[in-house]
Amino acid sequence: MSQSLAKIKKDFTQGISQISRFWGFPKGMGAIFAVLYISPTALSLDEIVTETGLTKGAVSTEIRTLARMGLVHRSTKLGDRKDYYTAETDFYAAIRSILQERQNSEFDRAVRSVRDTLTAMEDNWVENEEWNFVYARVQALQEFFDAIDSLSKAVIKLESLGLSNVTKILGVLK
Amino acid sequence: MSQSLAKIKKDFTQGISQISRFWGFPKGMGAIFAVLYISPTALSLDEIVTETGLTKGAVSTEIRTLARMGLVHRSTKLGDRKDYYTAETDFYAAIRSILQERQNSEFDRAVRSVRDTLTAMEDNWVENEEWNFVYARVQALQEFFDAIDSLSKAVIKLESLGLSNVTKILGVLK
DNA sequence: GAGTACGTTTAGTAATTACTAAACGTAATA
DNA sequence: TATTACGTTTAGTAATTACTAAACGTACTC
Repeated sequence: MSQSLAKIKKDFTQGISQISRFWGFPKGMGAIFAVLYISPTALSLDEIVTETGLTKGAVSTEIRTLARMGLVHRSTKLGDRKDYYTAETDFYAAIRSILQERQNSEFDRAVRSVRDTLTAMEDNWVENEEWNFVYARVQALQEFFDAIDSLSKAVIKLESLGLSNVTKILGVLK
Repeated sequence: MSQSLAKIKKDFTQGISQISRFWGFPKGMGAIFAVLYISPTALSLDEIVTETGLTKGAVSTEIRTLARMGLVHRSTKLGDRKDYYTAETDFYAAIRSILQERQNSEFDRAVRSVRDTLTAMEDNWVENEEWNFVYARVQALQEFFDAIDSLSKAVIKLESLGLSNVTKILGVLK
């Protein structure tokens, strides 16, 4: 009944693709991860191509971002010039890796622009009601971003704590 | 120097738009929120239109999703048939609201599909190595999703705890 | 050093998403 | 009942993003 295993794999892959899209990633990326995740062996780029139905080019570029996120790992076999890929199975590690990735890049730049707004106002201060109001609001927002920032840094630092433990702890706080 | 306040508002709005896009929301949505956030008074739909440069239609639809997320609030004035909008300033409340929103919808459906994969395998069991392997992997993924689920439920339950406190607590765990 | 087996880049296309313009519905006002 | 002042819906367009097909580069093999 290997036929129905094929169907199960296909359904699973579709499900992960949906989840991928939900989180704002291309669905092809989800498909690639899914295929690797349920494969007992490391797969070559061409094997991924046939499993997902995407082209080499697409797999090549998307798998690079998956690797950068720490969701897949590239390896090689001696005397074989193909690259082989496996899925990361420690999702907690993957989350940390993604957070680290986001630490730099776009988001940081955008957050910095809020801080810039604040210093621009300070450097150019006008004492009136609206000015004060806007300043206070922007400042509150910046504090919120700072909190997010330290939260994600804290999560990054947690080496071995499983997500379920974090859940329990938050549960106790209620 | 009200002219430079206008510039500051514009820069701030642009920054928030970027952040909005980063999180996978339309940048117009970010602009609408930003304009409301730094406005001392509640704004009507048409005022938002002139401030953001979007059309009525766009503001109408996007503000509805902002309201559903709890990021803005709609209000009315007696003897005035306009709707007025204000920004939510308690971001922690907004986060809870967004999590609650996501609890239903797409993501849940996708996660359910993983669970379906598991039961499909159980109902149709074949005893061989690959089958066992795939089952174990899918099961691990499902446990991860369950953990995420209880984490978000736990966060939703925390009524009054500020985000910065959560940060501190996670810091201690290290 | 010609042929082959790869991964990558690029230029173009398909699909999706964000938005506009304008018609529409509704309720208050005259 | 006609007019006005609103918010919503809809049908189409612009912009963005995901992807394909094919050329390309590189390095290994004979």
